[in-house]
Amino acid sequence: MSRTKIKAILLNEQTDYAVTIKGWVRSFRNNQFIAINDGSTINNLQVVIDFEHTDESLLKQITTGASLQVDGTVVASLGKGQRVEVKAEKVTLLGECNPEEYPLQLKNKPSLEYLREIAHLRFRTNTFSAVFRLRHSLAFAIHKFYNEKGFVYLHTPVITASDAEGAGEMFKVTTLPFDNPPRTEDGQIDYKEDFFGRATNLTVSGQLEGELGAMALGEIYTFGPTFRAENSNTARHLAEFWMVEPEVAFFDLKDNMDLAEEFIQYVIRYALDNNRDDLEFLAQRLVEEEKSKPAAERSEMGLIEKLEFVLNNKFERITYTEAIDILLQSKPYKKKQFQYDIQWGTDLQSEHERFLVEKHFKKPVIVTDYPKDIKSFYMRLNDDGKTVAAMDILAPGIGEIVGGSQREERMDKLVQRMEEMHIPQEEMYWYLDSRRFGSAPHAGFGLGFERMVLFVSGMSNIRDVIPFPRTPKNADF
RNA sequence: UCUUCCUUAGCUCAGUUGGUUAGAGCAUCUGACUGUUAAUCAGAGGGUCGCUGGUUCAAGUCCAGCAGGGAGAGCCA
Repeated sequence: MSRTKIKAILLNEQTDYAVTIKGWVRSFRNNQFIAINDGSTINNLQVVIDFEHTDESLLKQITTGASLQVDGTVVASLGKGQRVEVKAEKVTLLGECNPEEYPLQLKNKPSLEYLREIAHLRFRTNTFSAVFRLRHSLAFAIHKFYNEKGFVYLHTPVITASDAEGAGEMFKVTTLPFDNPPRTEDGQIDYKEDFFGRATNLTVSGQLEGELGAMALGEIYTFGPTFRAENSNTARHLAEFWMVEPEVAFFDLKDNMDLAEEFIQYVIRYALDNNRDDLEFLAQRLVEEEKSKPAAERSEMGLIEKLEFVLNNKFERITYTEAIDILLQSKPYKKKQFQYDIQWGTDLQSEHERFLVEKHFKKPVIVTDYPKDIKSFYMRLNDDGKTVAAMDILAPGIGEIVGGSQREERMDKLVQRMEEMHIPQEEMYWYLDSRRFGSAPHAGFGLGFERMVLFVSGMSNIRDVIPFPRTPKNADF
């Protein structure tokens, strides 16, 4: 008989039918009740065995973590706590799990930090199985959203020779020997001898290539791994992360904001509609976690309430200049509670963003039109000559979740900015060609996928929403 | 990279002003029980107190350095 998934059994209204299930033991109680989980849902299925007619050596091997096949009948449960259970006719051990050596004893309430050290096994916990089912749904919803809108999913390169965006330190890609690389006459490493005949790196963004696609396909998005070699040790940075980057021809900044807002709301709606059990579990986990925090730091809303609030309220939209004004008139500023000064022309600090998002507006905030000197060369210069058509979306508890802009489509203005910011134009001829030949207004943004998963899952460390996190001094598994 | 806190049993944590043989809960093992829900009950084993050095009659406890981790910051998504 083919395998039936536990999710299907729990959803099925009927009883008294034969099934074969396969899964892993979560708990074995009273020598006769096996809580078994197969990953199809966060909920376990109770299997009841007749221990008096079961081989004693098999009983001893039904331990937490062991893998089993159970052939039996789905019946209405005789006990309380579950609607149905499986009365086992035959239990087959597929893989034993020695309890003296198994590092994941669930009854020990292992900490997230400990589970991170055994990341190869942490999928077997409720928390991480919920997070990764949710992560899948969010990824799927992203493709669904853009597909429904007619966007083309464009695969931009992972290996790139360009570091022109200046988005951060890059990982070098080379096949040259470290101990004795070929040298040029003046002693520099001779990258002409390297695999690609030039210095190459892992990508920090697919945006520039994405723009080229948008200038013919109209609307594209990328969704792929991105690498930053920054020595960032925070709960919201990874050296390897996934980024979603839509790029749309003929869009201006407002169109861009509308797209980003609709996109985020769509994806959250999809998760609420399709991952209810997982979200309810994660919401409960968050409640437990917050009990250990001082009352002042606890969030006012539960996880699901927070997500529904984001769906039911428009994001606040303010310009950078308005943000500065709000901050200058804020209580913490007047009471000198901010560590950093507030001044038009400098970037908003974390404490300022948090005030705007978590205290002042209490919802996601889109900040637009930043001073040109604190933003990238490709952002479109506004008519005031001082600001650019940039937009950042700030989410409560996460900070910047989206960064984007309308791109500078005017050749002369773009070249001028590149000169001011010392961007080498010869290497970027292909990018400039998009402005030289049939240039068009366009806009796009980048969304940090793991930050999105953080926001929706209510987890607090980005290392807990990616299967195998890569961070400074950590590339295990 | 900076600031700050932490590191004691497999896990989560106590350990007083430095003072006999370093404790608890859970897990594990042995046994009992058998409609349990993190099953329960009884018993047992389990420690180089992160590492290195120093102060002291005496260091888990005090000091220094190093390593790892958490929180916050910078950089950003």
